[in-house]
Amino acid sequence: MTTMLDVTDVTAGVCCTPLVREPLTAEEADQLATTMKALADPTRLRLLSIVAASEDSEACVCDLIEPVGLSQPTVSHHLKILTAAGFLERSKRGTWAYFKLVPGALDRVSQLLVAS
Amino acid sequence: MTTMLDVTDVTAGVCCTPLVREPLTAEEADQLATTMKALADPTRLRLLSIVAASEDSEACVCDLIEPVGLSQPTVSHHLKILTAAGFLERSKRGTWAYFKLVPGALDRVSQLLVAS
DNA sequence: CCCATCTATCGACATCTGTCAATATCGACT
DNA sequence: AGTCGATATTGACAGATGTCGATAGATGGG
Repeated sequence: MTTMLDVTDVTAGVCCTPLVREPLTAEEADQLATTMKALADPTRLRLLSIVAASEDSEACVCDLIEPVGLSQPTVSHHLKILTAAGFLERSKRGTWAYFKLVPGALDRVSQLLVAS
Repeated sequence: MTTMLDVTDVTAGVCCTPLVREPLTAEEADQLATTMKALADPTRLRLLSIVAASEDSEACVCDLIEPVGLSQPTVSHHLKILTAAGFLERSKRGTWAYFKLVPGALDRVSQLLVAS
């Protein structure tokens, strides 16, 4: 099993047999599972939703710590996982780190799950 | 954190603020994360895809063991998780247990992730 | 009734994961 | 250079997870 951090970016896009079309190979399943794991944590889902609801779909780390109520290192950790998975992109402005939704990343995952 | 088995069925449908519309509450995030966890394992994804690709979207446990290459108890364990999460439904015919896709379950999750 | 077969549960174990405190790093401003 | 504030990394630890072997339960056939 792959560990949480060596994630293949969802935008790589290779992993894209729609789940219900035909049996996934072990490799496709590993890849998709790693992407899904990034979404399978309540804190990360909240972070994503907060970022998404923010001005310009972007938020500073300092604005994310209080809403989720966890320590700064923990928040930083989750943001790293979401970034590695291709759901967020990081940009630094001054001392601050801003995280922004990667357009289409969630939609791409969404499409893999759909039946049609 | 909730454990893997006391899953609120995805068909319960309460948990349904689209992820990017507004910040999820802690409860909504927990619920959605639990659902996503069921999908965040390569074996379970393969099981779903195999069932989906089978005749009538249904397969017997005995037909699932060999394709995924794991022990029978392990396969049984994963099927239980997928069933508890509302993605599969179980029916017993004779000695055999058949698992079938719950129509719309994956689509419902898919919609939660979509941007629009 | 006993047996063979299919499936589920239990117990154990290695590994992964989420969390924090402590610390390092980086950037801006005196 | 020195300091301060924001963020990332490290190390440690409790708890969750995936896996298996052994075993229990159920079902149908002699």
